[in-house]
Amino acid sequence: MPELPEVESVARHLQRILPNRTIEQAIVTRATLVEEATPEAFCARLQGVTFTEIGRRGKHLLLHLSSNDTLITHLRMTGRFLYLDRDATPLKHTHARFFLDNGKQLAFDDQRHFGRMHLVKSSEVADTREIRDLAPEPLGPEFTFGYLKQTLVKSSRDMKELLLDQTRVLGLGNIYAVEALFAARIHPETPANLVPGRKAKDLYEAIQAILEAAIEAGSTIQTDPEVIDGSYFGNSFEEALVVYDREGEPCIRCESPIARIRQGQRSTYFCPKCQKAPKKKD
DNA sequence: ACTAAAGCCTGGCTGC
DNA sequence: TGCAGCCAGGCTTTAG
Repeated sequence: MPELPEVESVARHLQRILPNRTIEQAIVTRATLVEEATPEAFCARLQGVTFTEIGRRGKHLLLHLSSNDTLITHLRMTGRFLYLDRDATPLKHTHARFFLDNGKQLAFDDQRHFGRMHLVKSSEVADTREIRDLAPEPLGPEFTFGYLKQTLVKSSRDMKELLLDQTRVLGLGNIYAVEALFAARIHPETPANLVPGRKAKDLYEAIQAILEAAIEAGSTIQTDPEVIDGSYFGNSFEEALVVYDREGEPCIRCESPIARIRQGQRSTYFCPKCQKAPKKKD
């Protein structure tokens, strides 16, 4: 389930192999992958085009092309790129293949069909629906403590839900949102505008530290060169997570059992002792 | 302008 | 052993 660090890892990997590679032929075998365009029009627009640079905005990959188009790709839950020999057989859930001019193919594989590709003019990327409303990059200069504090003050939503809103705080998914709240000792159901300034500061620092550590881990741990999904190959990434998916296990700080609740339609993990409940509502 | 919730998807797991 | 049903969750859409 790629969050910002995993997408960054994928972007860096693609940046090493794609620039100056030309697409000789593109094939899309699942129409919903490319949304508004027909697969035929989409593939025709990619034919003979060369990759220039690979970027990222939030969890979106930006594959810039010599045609002054940009292929915006979101991996969602299970999307991944595969870098295979030209004649490799497509896997069960491979929905697009780009045959390159070096005897290789870049395949897009997505078990759960949530991933999306959107081909737009590069000059219009910032105005697209998926990019337009995103919050500042969490590791960039615009994501200041002042920005986060103002964002919290303006919302009455539960902290956990606010952290998942990409238009407010960018880059966190369910895993890192839960980890950041644990690090800052904030109960996930605390209304955002009731988080005290000192804890907001802790959260601000935790968000950046967690994302930076995850990106660092992704850049040093060995990956499968054929599978570009941001996950780690031969290593257990889960070991770095201290609360996520650890219901019933002892808190690393106080040894109280980690609790699990539902927020939205997804699981939230936290320590009921370290992360004090907000002043009651209902 | 804001928040809440359903829906999209497949496969792994649980419990009967 | 088989199978129904739950669960995973990023994001869009719809409703309030």
